[in-house]
Amino acid sequence: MENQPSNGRKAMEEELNKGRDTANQLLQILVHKSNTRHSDAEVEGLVLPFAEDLARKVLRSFSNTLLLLNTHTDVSDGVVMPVTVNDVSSSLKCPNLEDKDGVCKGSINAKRRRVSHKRNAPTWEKNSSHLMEDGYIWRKYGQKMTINAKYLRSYYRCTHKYDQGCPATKQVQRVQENPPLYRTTYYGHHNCKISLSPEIMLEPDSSSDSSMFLSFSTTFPEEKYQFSSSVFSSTKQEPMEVIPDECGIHNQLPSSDYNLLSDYELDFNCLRHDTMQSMPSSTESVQFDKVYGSGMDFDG
DNA sequence: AACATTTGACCCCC
DNA sequence: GGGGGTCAAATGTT
Repeated sequence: MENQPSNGRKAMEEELNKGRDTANQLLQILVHKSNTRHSDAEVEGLVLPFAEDLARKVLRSFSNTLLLLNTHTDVSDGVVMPVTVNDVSSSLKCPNLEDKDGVCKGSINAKRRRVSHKRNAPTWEKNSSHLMEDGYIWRKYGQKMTINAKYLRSYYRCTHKYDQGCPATKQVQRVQENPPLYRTTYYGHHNCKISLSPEIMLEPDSSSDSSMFLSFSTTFPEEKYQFSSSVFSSTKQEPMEVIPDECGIHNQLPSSDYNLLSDYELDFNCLRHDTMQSMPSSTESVQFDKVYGSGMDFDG
């Protein structure tokens, strides 16, 4: 029991190994490509799609691993409760939007009937020295000055809260001025299907039989995901905003989305755009100590 | 016109 | 009663 790898750990190891192998394949392709002379058309038509597919698989491994981390209360205790696509889709029917009276809080009938999230445990938390895209489309629904904070806290919900009942929310709190430090706290899990780029959602190939937890967009449409510094916009053309009092500075980000871009997404985008932008700073950290399992305990 | 953000007010829980 | 989270009308942007 003690030194025996838990199921969760094993699953993560498998994912990482898978990712490593796929990355090796990708490397071989790239090396081979550089050592041979192909026409541009050949490269475009054969190598790139394959390379892209491999890169996606690498990303998928990373995302699965991270999600495994996110969905286990304690990685070491062997409790494995992955949130599969089927699992989440089964709760799509306004799962967390209905209060005890059965009133969907997203409806107009639910005026002033609110359920606070503040007593729910955060799903996970991330600190970063900058505000970045995390691949999801968020909509800001409020901001507030809190007692123990020097800066405004911004509240975001998934843009598909009402059309798909996605319960995911996040709070962005600037915690430090110099150097700038932001804490993004995520609540709930996405059960929406189109928050990420629709093209590759829930790709079935996945090189594995296992449940696909999350599929990251690796095909950012240029018109939607433009490079801006080291970040991307995941929302409609929005003004580069400045959060009043909170981060009116360096974050040239759409206000709805100055969220945190997971490293793997950023890496891949750098790859895709063949533009080596600056990587996230080393001050970025993910805190998994606040992971509370996979339950959609939003309204519970 | 459609959609996103801002912001004051409301409401729940501690 | 106060703090925090959310709503929704007003406003801004494209």
